[in-house]
Amino acid sequence: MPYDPSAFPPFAVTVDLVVLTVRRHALCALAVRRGESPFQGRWALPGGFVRADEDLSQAAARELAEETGLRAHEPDAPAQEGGAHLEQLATYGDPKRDPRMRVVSVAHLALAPDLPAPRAGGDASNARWAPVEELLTQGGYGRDGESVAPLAFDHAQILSDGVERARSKIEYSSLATAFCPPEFTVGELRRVYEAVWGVALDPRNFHRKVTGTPGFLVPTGGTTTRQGGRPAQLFRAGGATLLNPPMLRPEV
Amino acid sequence: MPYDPSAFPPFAVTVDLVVLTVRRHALCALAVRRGESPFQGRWALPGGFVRADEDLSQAAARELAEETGLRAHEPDAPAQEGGAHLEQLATYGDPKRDPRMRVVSVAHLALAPDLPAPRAGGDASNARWAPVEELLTQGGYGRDGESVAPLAFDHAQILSDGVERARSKIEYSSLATAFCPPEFTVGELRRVYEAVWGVALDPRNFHRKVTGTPGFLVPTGGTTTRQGGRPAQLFRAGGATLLNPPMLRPEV
DNA sequence: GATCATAGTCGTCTGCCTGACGATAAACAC
DNA sequence: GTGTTTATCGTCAGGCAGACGACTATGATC
Repeated sequence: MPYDPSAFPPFAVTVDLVVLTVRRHALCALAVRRGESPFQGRWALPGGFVRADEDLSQAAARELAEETGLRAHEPDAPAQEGGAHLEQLATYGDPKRDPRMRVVSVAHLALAPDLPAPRAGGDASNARWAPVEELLTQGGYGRDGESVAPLAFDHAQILSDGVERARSKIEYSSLATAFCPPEFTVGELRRVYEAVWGVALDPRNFHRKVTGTPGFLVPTGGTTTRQGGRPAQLFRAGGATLLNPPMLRPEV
Repeated sequence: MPYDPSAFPPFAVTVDLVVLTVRRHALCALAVRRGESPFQGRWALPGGFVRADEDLSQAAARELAEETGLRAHEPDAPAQEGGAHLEQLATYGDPKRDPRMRVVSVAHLALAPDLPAPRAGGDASNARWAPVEELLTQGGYGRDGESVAPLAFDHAQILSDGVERARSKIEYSSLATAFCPPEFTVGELRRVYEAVWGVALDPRNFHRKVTGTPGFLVPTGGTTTRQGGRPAQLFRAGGATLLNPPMLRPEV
């Protein structure tokens, strides 16, 4: 393999982002509307070129900040206030994935708490949170009657991979707290699991599991009734990032 | 994000391979000696440029075949005869990871049964199977007195990530069978786990676990005494790719 | 203010799985 | 044959998860 600088084909390298959040009890992803050809007018994942002096994770963090205003955390740290979890997902490099030129995209996965509103360079109409189920359903119409064409490029595949990563990773890590505000209740955390997995969990067994795992949750002392009902204890994410034994995803 | 073809910096894209196998009860990786600067004479992971018309997985499979003669399997299929498991690992793109130019490397992980001998374009002296522990130990000397400089580039990091992926993935998948020949005994499979994890497992509990998991192992009817002792049943890998509940890695 | 609906929290019980480990079986080396 | 090695079956206790009962503390409704 001679390393002749004139002997390698040039590639464009981009980062694409799967930004997930939980809104109204549904797992949602950030989508932006393409302003130009190809796939003009279609929804796509946010992303952009990696700059010449930039690491891949830096580029992903920059794109995330541009699209959402969120700051990214280190991959292994538990979610802290106001930031999002960010990790590399996978790389997509089919020669035909972009009809114009050879583009290799390093997809990243970001998990964020529910945010007020998306922003795409200040233009709100070109960015939205959409339920992943809707984005992954080819054709048809969304809740608000908007036509739902398949995502541009291979972004449906990327989104699907990102969702699957999130679904499996909350089993054995404390990553689900990345979807929660800095302080949250056990019930709110349970609703995150329910939204991401699309199943109903037993509140009593879930409570026993998460409060019984050392280092997972630390009580802040406060309580809240923002979900109605009896006041619930508030917790922050503890230092533990790995859940052992894992939280079991119910069978289908 | 305007897609102006003149507005993106050009990258070189390579694939690097973490090829793992189990030899003499130790987890080993394939290393090749670099013939040119930088890092001339140092050991590195096999790899090479992605060609202009080639998918990433195709490039990885091609490099794997060139270095080992192994054919790659589909990522989700269980290991069949004579081939290796191949999956994408992660992508490394630090601007300074190659001192000459901007190179983004899409690392892949390959798991192979024990092979007769490595071949690097027919030149055996420039390729070897080395225990991963040895390759990841900076400085010092290997078993045969050979000096062990750290791997070239960021390949120590890549190898470390690949080993960790393999260690965790055999917990919840049938991937360990990729290290075995087409037909193998329970004891041989157990020795794979022991080598990859670096721990001793109870033969009786291991036997109960793997034979009790439906679809994991299917008996071929034959037996062998190639490990000495009482004849052992021969198995092939069953259709199940996921182990549920997982095989638990003992605490340290 | 009594009643109801909603959530949260604590327990109990049963079954499954794992780790620890005893016992037996079937080959080979001497 | 005796000893060694490896394979395989069984037993038992502890831990954890699923199913579910019971009680608590709020706000909403009449």
